[in-house]
Amino acid sequence: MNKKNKPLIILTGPTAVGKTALSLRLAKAVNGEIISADSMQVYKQMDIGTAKIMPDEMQGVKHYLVDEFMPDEDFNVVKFKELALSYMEEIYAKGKIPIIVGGTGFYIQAILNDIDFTATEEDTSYRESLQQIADEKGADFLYEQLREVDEEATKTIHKNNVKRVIRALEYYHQTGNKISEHNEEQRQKESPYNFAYFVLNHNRDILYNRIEQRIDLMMAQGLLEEVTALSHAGYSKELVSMQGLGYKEIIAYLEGECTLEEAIYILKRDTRHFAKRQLTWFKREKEVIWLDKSEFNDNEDAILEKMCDILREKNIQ
RNA sequence: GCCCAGAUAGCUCAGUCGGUAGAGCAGAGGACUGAAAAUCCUCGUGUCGCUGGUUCGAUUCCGGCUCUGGGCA
Repeated sequence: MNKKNKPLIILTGPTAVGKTALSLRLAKAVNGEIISADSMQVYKQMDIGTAKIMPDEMQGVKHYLVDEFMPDEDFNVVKFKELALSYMEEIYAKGKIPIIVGGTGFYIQAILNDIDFTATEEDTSYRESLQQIADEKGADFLYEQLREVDEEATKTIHKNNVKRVIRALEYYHQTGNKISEHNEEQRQKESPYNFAYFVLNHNRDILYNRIEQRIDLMMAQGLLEEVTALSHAGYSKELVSMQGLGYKEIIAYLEGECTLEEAIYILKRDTRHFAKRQLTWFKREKEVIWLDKSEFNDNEDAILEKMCDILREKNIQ
């Protein structure tokens, strides 16, 4: 089936900007269903720290990829893409429009540009052996190994970015091809969808305020208890899920590495940094439609109206 | 009231044996194609509290003042 004319709506933006509230209204307005593009809300038992939407808040709008995995299960872009695509098929089959909502830019990109992740088994032992080399002989040593097999990659990956260096080496190890060439190919891709990519934003200082308020609210709602329970359930800090904002900081406190006050300070700071990184990502994406809440005087009705106008223009609705 | 210690970047502080100054944090910008809420890179001029003095030259030395800690009454 040709995807060319398949409609796809994306609603993203930095953390705490208000994506969830707007997404419900949008879904009802266009008869859509929501696929979450959020690397942390997929995990069960992590509700408060991820600001997850709960079933009683969904107002009858169907949500996918929220609350689907246990905190010790592996989840990553590849799984995200696979599952999201199949959920999209379900939604199209109902004659509805899929709306991708969430702040994980990488996940959105994987769907939007149909990024190819060559199906190879995840070889954690190879990764670990490379990590060990980095630990023992230094990042420079590993970097030189990459230079030998893929010099081009060395120009875009910084030597200190060990995770990237490892993935590049792993890619070569598994496929015999250069990741630099693969990435270049993927970069040329055009989206197969008839899409609208909305990025909700707000003034920086207001956004930062909202972040701090949200974290205070999380604490009031019992984030400490949530993380304590996860910790007692045996979910350790090495898990990808436990490296989420709100989890790693509270775990540090629980392990006596800092006071609760310091943990909250660090959490707020790191969440601000995260929001900034998200914005950097969206700025680089092409064909993005920015919706600055301050330009609409925070009026959601007006924002929604604007979005619907754009969707009609693009023949998506 | 007296004694002591401070006063330097938004914050915490270093430093200049006298030639107008630099770290961490905050903040800003960027990268990212199988960990992405992860990971990584780049960016530091500010009446050196105010005011006199010494000096070719003071943020640095000396005096006074103001303020902030702490102590003694």
